[in-house]
Amino acid sequence: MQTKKYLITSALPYANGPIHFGHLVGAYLSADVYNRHRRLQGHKCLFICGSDEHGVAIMLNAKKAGVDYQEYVNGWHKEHGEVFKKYGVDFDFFGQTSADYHAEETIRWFKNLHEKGLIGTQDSQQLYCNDCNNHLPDRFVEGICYVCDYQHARGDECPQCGEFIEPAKLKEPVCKICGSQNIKEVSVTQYYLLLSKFHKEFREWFEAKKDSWRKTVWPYVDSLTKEGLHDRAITRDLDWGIDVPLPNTEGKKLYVWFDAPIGYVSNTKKYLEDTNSSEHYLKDWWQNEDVELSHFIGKDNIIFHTIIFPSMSMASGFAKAADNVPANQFLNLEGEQFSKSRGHYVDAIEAIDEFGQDALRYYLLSILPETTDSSFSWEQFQAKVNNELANNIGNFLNRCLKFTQKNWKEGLPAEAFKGFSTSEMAADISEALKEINLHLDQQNFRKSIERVMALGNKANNYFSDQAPWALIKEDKDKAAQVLAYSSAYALCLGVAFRPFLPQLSGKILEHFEKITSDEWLARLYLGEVAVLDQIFEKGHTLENEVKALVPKIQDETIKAKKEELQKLETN
RNA sequence: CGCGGGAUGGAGCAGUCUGGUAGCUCGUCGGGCUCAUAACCCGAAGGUCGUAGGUUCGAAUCCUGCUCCCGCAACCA
Repeated sequence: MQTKKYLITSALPYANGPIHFGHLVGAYLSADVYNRHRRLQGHKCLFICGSDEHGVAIMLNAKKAGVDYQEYVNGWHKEHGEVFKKYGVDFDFFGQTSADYHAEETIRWFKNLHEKGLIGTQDSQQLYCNDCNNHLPDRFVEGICYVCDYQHARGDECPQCGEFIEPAKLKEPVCKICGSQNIKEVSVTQYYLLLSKFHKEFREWFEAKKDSWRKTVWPYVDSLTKEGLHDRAITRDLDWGIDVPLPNTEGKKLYVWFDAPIGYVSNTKKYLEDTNSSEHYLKDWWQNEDVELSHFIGKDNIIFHTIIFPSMSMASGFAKAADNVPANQFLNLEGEQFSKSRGHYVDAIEAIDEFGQDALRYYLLSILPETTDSSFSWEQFQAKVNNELANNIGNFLNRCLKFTQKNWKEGLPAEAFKGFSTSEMAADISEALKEINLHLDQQNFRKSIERVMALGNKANNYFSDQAPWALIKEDKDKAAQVLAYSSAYALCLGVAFRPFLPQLSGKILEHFEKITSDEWLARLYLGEVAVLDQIFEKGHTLENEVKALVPKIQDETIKAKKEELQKLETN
């Protein structure tokens, strides 16, 4: 198999609050599965992420918390890192955009684009609060809508009539930062990314993606960019962020969305340096046309990852533009949007400490909002984990392994495994593994995990049909064969689960650890069932104690979770 | 007429591109089994595919109108 390179990024989490299931499902779990999958196929991968640590929202909350900006973002960076670790999201590198190495890289991009004439200045009127001395971004101003007279129209959009608001025209504007009405309009000069000059090049690249991108992504971006690209302001008057690297720009910082995606690149550089790699972050990765680049994001980030960052990349020549942007839709909680402020959320750390990685990864992956919004529900979580993971997969492994251990303490003889690798059943497993590979290659995660579960179902059926508990009374050799075949099946399941549920997979493969090698497992993953002959050449003995692999979730536990959620909401 | 996505048995989804009398997981009901985590296996009932119309021998699938839900670029994924 030809070895390729894959550069995989997950949206940089904003260092301004807890990570919840919606984030995990949107940009992290699927990326992690894809990364594991490509590595298992033998490819070279880099899985890059980091905290996004600039922007007004962070400044406000840091002030509210009474800590300095750096301390504030460091806190969230640390917590987010822990969440990812617990969920098994295994980045190669998880950096920070407040770090020097990142500022350095961002400045290179800015200067390059500036020299090429793709960054220019433009004057605009902006609101300024005289009391808290802040330039007010649109969303930080509220007032009376000049179209429908709604009292609480935001500076960007009126929630009542849907009109896109020009903030300077709002009647009786109020500063949402300090509540003051002492607001004046000032003229400010900002630097703009002149995307309008880049329309032709952008469309040439974009139109080639029509058939390969998700239908929730391509048509949307198409409708936004058909007519032309909008120039975007990329500087702000703030005291937190990366300084604009030009003379006479005191007090101006680069806009958070300009520097954030560059974080993928700067973090790659930092990672390669830290690991003393001989590879160059641009030549070997970001500029390398043989590298497949995928940005895993939620749908809210589509514009930045499909329009602005690819344009910046192509225009600067520092990076290739994305090959795919498998944006997910949103995940709701019990049918409604997650909202920390309304108490409608679930603490991701508490949840995983209570239910474990396998259960949560399985459920979240199975409801991945690939084509449409989906919803996390505690009852469905319990049902899916118990019925599909515990009763189906977990129980098959348990009954098969326990029965073997009880009746063949000395191990299953080599003869019992004879013929399996050429059996119809093995052909079926091989086909399933190949299909799983294909779905994952195409980043269809739900389909792929469904295929794994179907495989588990078949294993259970085989075991029941053969009824070895009856067979053993009449023909122990025949029963040995059934158990040998079932064991081989169990091993294949362990392999199939590797990218999805690394913990469960590890627990299964542990029972075969003495007779398998990484190379054989890798070949098996690709559907080469012939290696089973080598693996079971000398039969198989279960040495470790067999324990239930997937614990079931009790009704009372779910009831408690639902009550907990309701309590949070009423508070 | 701002834009994109969605609406399929009790629940959650697939099928829509490439039209041919609807599929999966769960739930429900009936039966079987006992190796196993009161797990497993078999069978049945239940939908005409948001709505109104059109094209066609034939539409969930193509076309048109309408309704409802989600999201929409500088806080929240």
